[in-house]
Amino acid sequence: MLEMNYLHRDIMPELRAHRMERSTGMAQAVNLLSPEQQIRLQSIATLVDLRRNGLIFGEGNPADFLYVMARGMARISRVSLSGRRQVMTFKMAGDLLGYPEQGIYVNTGRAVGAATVYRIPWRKLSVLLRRDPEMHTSFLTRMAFDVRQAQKRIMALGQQNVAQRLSAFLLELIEYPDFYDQERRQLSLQLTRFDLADYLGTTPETVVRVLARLERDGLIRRLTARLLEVRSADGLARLLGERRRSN
Amino acid sequence: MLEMNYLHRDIMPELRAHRMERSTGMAQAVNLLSPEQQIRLQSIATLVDLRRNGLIFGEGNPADFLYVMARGMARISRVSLSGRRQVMTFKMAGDLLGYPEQGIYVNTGRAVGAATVYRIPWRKLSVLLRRDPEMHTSFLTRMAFDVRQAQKRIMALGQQNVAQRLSAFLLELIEYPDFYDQERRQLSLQLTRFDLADYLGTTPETVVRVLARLERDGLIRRLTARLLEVRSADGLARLLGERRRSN
DNA sequence: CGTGTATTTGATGCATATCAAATATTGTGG
DNA sequence: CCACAATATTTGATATGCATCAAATACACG
Repeated sequence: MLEMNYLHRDIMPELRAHRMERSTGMAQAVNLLSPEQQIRLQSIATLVDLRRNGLIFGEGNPADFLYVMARGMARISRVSLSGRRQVMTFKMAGDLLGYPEQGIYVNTGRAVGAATVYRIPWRKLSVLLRRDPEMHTSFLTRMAFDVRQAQKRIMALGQQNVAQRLSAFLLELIEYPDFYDQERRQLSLQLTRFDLADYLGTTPETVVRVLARLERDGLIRRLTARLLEVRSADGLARLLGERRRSN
Repeated sequence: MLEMNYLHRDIMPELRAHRMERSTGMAQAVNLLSPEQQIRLQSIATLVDLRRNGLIFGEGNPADFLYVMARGMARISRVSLSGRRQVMTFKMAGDLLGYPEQGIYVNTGRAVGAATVYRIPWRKLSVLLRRDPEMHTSFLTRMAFDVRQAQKRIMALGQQNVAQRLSAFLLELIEYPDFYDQERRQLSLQLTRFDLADYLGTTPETVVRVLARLERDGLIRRLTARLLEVRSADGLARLLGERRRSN
């Protein structure tokens, strides 16, 4: 029970039930560019193939290119003051990556497994944008989408325990047919435990232990370290409504 | 020591020293609109005065207006599945607030203390944007700024302990002359312990205990609950480089 | 000036970071 | 393609940080 605290916290108890978010959202990363726009973008782009862990762009380097994910998955990360890596997000096919801050990349982008990206020179892109207000708007929409994505991460990191964050992430991943075989209910994780830990704001050991717990509870099964069987998506979803701590 | 883990984590040891971020950034929320643009915005805006805790816009309601902070501070928050409030960010003079998602506000905005906002009808705004590509670009830039802001929160919530997060926040706040008297080194917090807790992803009790610890260590002094003396900004900054746990 | 609210302090136990070490897996050079 | 070295994953032990429950005190506002 949350007693009287809602007064200070913008929570109207009668409304709380309606606040259920319908989806975890990553899969909504619909491609916001029209086919025609995509073709125009591709006409000024270079295709780049990447191996596992291949560098797409590096924190601190001049941001001469914008990238569009063509195939595979990319990891966007940043290193903190204390020297630890935080994974901001993972980018999938259709996503934009490599936003500059004052001409410099603020994050590092790497391919998680083998991947392909479109590399687009900013010089050419800005010409294109100036001529095409519709594309311009698409980019604004895209940016807005990224803000919402980031806000979801803030919610998760601010309120959920590791099991909840991991469950939510698994639920997002199974929306991608590229990684999830709906038939066999098998989720192919390209990610290492380190990737997961750095994304979820925890340690690899804790990720392992949480996976072990989810397996004990019959929600998943670890076929190999990088291949999971999702036995109960509902069970994973149920976790999300629970409180951070049992007590 | 971080031993060999950097291989998996995009950390080049020789580079780590250069990765020091120079600032916590909130103060960089420069007004990205030119004076002329501001005037044009104001011509279609209504001034709205708000009392402490006054509602600016509410999660789930139709997003008919965009707002610009004129005076004071606003709290942008969202309620999670589990019924807890997360404060996404605080908005200061010049900041935009009230982005819609498919025509609906996804967050709640409230005045922290007394405040004033410009209320701008989307209908009029979109006409203006269509006619003014430069303004359009300003909004894109603004959006990009918000993404970076959010990413900083992700870094903080993912890696820092509560003392570090609180210290970082205090360091941001003292960049605002509105709230910080540089002479007397006095920071006037309009925020309650609940606000702080929900922003930092912790509980009011823990906020209190952390403040007590910072005071014991001579970094701050609590003159009243909402008035702090910042005795050593350097000391607060030093905290940020430490590890999450002492061990 | 009193009542509701906010802040503070205390006690307790859970979640998880950290250190250590064993085992499994992967990538690479021959 | 194999063997071996490097790396990743898993498990265990331990202690710290913090959420939670409880209650006392301080504060603010009508």
